[in-house]
Amino acid sequence: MVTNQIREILKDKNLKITPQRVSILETIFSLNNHPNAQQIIDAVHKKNPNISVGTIYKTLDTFVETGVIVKVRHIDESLRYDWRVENHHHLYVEDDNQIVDYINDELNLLLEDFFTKNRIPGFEIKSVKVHINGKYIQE
Amino acid sequence: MVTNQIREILKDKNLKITPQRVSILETIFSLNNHPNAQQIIDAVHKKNPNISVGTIYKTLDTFVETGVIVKVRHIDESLRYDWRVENHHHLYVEDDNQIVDYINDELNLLLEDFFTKNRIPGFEIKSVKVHINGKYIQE
DNA sequence: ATTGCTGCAAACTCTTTGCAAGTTC
DNA sequence: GAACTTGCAAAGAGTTTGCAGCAAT
Repeated sequence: MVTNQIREILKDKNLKITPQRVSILETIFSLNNHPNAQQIIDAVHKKNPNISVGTIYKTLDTFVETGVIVKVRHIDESLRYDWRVENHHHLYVEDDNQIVDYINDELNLLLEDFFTKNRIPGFEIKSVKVHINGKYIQE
Repeated sequence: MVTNQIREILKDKNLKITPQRVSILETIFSLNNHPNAQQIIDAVHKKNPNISVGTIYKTLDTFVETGVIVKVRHIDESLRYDWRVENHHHLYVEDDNQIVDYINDELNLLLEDFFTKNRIPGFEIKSVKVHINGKYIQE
C-alpha cells in the first residue's frame, strides 16, 4: 500500500492528513493477521516511537467511526481490527498467536443453505463465521 | 448443583473445602453462558460481597489447574471459563454480552464431511466451531 | 484564522502478586 | 500443628479521557 493511496483514503473521509495517521494506517495495512490494539501500538512504535499511545487509540477510534477499518468484536472483550469487509473464516493456529484467513465460497454456500433450512427461533442471523482450530504440521 | 456435590468435587481434587471455594464454584455452575472472570466476580459478589477479588482470581486458577473447570482461549486474550467439554457452537448476541450454546449434530456432521473432503494443506484441524452472530428479535 | 489533532498525564479497569493473619484437616 | 487459603494492598498491563498547545486546511 503506497502512502499516496493512504492519503487519498484519509481525504475521502474528510480526515486531516497528519504524519501520525498516515503512519498508523500504513502499519495496519502492513500487518497481515487482524492485529489488536496492542500489536498495532508495538508495530507503530517500531517505526515512530514518538507517537503517543493515546493518539493511537484515538486514531483507531476515528478510523472505525469513519469506516476506514472495522472493529471485530469476536467476543465482548477481544477486539481486533481488520480492513476487509467480505465474510471469511479463520484458522486459529495453536501455540502461536496467529489467525489466518480462510476463504472458501463452497463453505459459505453450505452454511447459508444449512441456516436457511434450520432457522433459530427468535434469532436473526447477521453473519456466520467458522473458527478452525489446529496447527501446522510437517507433511 | 447441590452444595454436597460441590464439596465432593473439591474433595476429589484434594482441595480444602472453604466457604469461598464452595461459593465460587456454585456460582460458576449457576451461570449458563461461559462467564469470564469479571462476570464470575460480579455474580459471586452479589451473594458474598466480602470475598476478595484476589481470592476469586486465585481460586479460578486453582480450579483450572486441578481440572475442575477449563479455561477456553477463544483468541489469545479472551478468556472464558466452561465446565463442558463436548464440541458445540455459539450464538453471539449483539448489543449484549451473551454467548448462547448452539448444539446441532447435523451441523457437526456437515462440517466434518466438508473438511474431510477439503483438507487444508499442512494444517491439522483439531476442532471446528461456528460463531453465529446476530440478535434476538420479536416474532 | 479556524478547526481539529497531538502529546502528556491522570485516571480507570482488569488482573497478578507478596505477605501476614486466619482456616482447614 | 502443618499446610494451605484468604484478604489486603500494592503494582502492572491495557485503555480512556481532558486539556493546553500545535498543525493542517
